Amino acid sequence: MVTLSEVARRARVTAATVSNVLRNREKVRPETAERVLKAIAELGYRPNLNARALAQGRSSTLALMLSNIANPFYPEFVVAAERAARQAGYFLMVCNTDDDAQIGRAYLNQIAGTLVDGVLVMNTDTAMNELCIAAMRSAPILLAMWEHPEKPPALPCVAVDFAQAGALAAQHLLGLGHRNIGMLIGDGCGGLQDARSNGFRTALAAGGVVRATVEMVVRDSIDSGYEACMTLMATHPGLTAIFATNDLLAIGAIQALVGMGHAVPGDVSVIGITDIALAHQVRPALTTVAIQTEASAALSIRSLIRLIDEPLQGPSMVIAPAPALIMRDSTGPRRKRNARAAKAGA
Amino acid sequence: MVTLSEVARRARVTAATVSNVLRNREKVRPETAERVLKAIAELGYRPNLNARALAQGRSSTLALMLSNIANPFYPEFVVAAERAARQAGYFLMVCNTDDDAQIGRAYLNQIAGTLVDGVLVMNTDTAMNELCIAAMRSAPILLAMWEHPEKPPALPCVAVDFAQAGALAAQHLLGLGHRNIGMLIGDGCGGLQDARSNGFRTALAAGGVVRATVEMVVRDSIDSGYEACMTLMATHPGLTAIFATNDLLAIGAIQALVGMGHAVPGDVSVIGITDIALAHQVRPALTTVAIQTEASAALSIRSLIRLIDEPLQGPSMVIAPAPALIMRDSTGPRRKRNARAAKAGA
DNA sequence: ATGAAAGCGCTAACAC
DNA sequence: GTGTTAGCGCTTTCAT
Repeated sequence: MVTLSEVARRARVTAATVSNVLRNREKVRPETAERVLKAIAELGYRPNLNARALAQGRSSTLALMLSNIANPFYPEFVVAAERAARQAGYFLMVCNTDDDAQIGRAYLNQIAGTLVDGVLVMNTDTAMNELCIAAMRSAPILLAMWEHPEKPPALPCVAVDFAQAGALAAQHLLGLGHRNIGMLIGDGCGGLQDARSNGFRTALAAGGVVRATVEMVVRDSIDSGYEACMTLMATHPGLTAIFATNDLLAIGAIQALVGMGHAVPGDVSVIGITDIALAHQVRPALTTVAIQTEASAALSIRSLIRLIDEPLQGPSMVIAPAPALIMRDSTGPRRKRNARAAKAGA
Repeated sequence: MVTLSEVARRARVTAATVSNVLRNREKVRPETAERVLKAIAELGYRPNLNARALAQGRSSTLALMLSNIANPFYPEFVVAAERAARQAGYFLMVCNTDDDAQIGRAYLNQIAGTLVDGVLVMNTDTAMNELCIAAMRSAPILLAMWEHPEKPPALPCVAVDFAQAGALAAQHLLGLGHRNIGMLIGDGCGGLQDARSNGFRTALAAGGVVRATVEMVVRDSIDSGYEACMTLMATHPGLTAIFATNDLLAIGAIQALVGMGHAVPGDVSVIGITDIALAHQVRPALTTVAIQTEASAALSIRSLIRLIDEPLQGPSMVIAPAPALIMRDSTGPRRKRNARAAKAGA
């Protein structure tokens, strides 16, 4: 490995000068700089980032902790986060906890403040939250995609107004005439997605529908959305619409409905939340409430970096861009014959 | 930040002893060790991984470079790779190059040998290949998911027998009686997926079918699979089966077929390669050739670590577990009426 | 079994 | 402008 001092020797300067050339190009005479640059090129020198990190006390690396990158939502977030990090001069280390708190804990203990300058954490449950608070001593931690803007956590966070997302979904369904609605509530990876379902319920009530016909809590996946929807339709055949707290569930629901011979949206409408890429790739394309994943990821990274640059005690919350309804092909007006069926089923 | 020497002072020993406690627990007297452990706990000491990396000359971190983690295949690979790395005592840093050679280059230059002890690279095109070879000077590089076992690259690699995968797909379709077959060939993220298509063609010929009725090269995504399949069916209405070099294309093809009113597999069979999670989640569930992603990822990580432990000059190739046909619901026997249509279309 | 000391490769004051 | 000098926090001989 070629070191700074080897470069220095060859350029007939001292290590400090080489270091200066590498950063504040101001304080070194052009000719000298050129000599140094030449030596660097000839030797194929590349700075040792570990040494630099040690000397500077900062590694220019960020960590992103998430529960399971196999969930299609995360990769989309990761892409945007990595891009934002890179543009700000940081590396991004993605830590997959495999839904295992022990692993999350191990990562946090090991890397916070030593390998990385800050950590972005997604989907914290209460246990994870404690760990994060403890880890704050070592390095800035920021919660991304916080689901409860109305109750800020004890840590800095970027919140998404999921209640609003739920409300938009409800208003859309109500506007289409649906009154007999089933809900699929995901358990996320850090607790129930209840901000979304609460927002939905509230808007439903505001629209004159006392409550959803039926609610079901399920694991966050296409498969469980499928299973759950089968159950829902078996027990409540009159449903004319299904709201799922996330797109995976909604996609599973569509498949179940189609599989059972129901037309979507002819017989039953389906709406989700998130707008993952898959949402526009399935047929019928999924109507959903987009939560601006990319913007949120970039905002989270920027906020974390700000936190690193100017440490700030205590919590602070920034709200991500508002959710927006994306109308596609899985929702449509309630049909007459379903109206009757709905009565029967309710 | 609590340092080693603070711990040492409190435990009334020297830094070396603390360090010894932290690794070779052998050479330190139990009572001393206990005192040290106590001090560590009381102070909440956590080793600075950068300092350790600098002193040891190794960071216990691996990098995984991939072109675009938004492609659903990668997250599945990443999960397995991260798990294998963690179990071997390594961190995994996922580097998303965003399909941009410049970014790949920058990553390689910056991290190889300084931040990470080794790099796993996926989907190298020739340009990337050159970069990797150059980077080998700094740290071991290993190509994962190499598509051409018959021509080993100039770097160590873990190869997957994709030709065999293509052959399995061909044999399956032939066995079902299909003779009028369309091919969708993905352009991957580092060149055509031609090992797969060649394997398919060869097996087709061996089965007495001179060649596929029609071939199309397309970008690697559900959307382009959809578009391409529309075109294919418009120009060759007699096709009774479609082979896609990867599952995304196959899934898009199914959607197109269903959208056009063809039954799958009743009228047209569809088969892919890879067996991503989505393959069993779509309807009809996709018949595909599984390439043992998890095993391959774990094998790649282990091989890379071996390369780090005992550096080895020159290329070396290890073959991942063989592909296997996964029969699901998107393929079925050729139907009579299609046989006629096939004649017409051929 | 423990301590002393050197050094990993780089940065950052401060002199000159 | 450039050199000198100290570290950053840890590991690792080598003495003791």
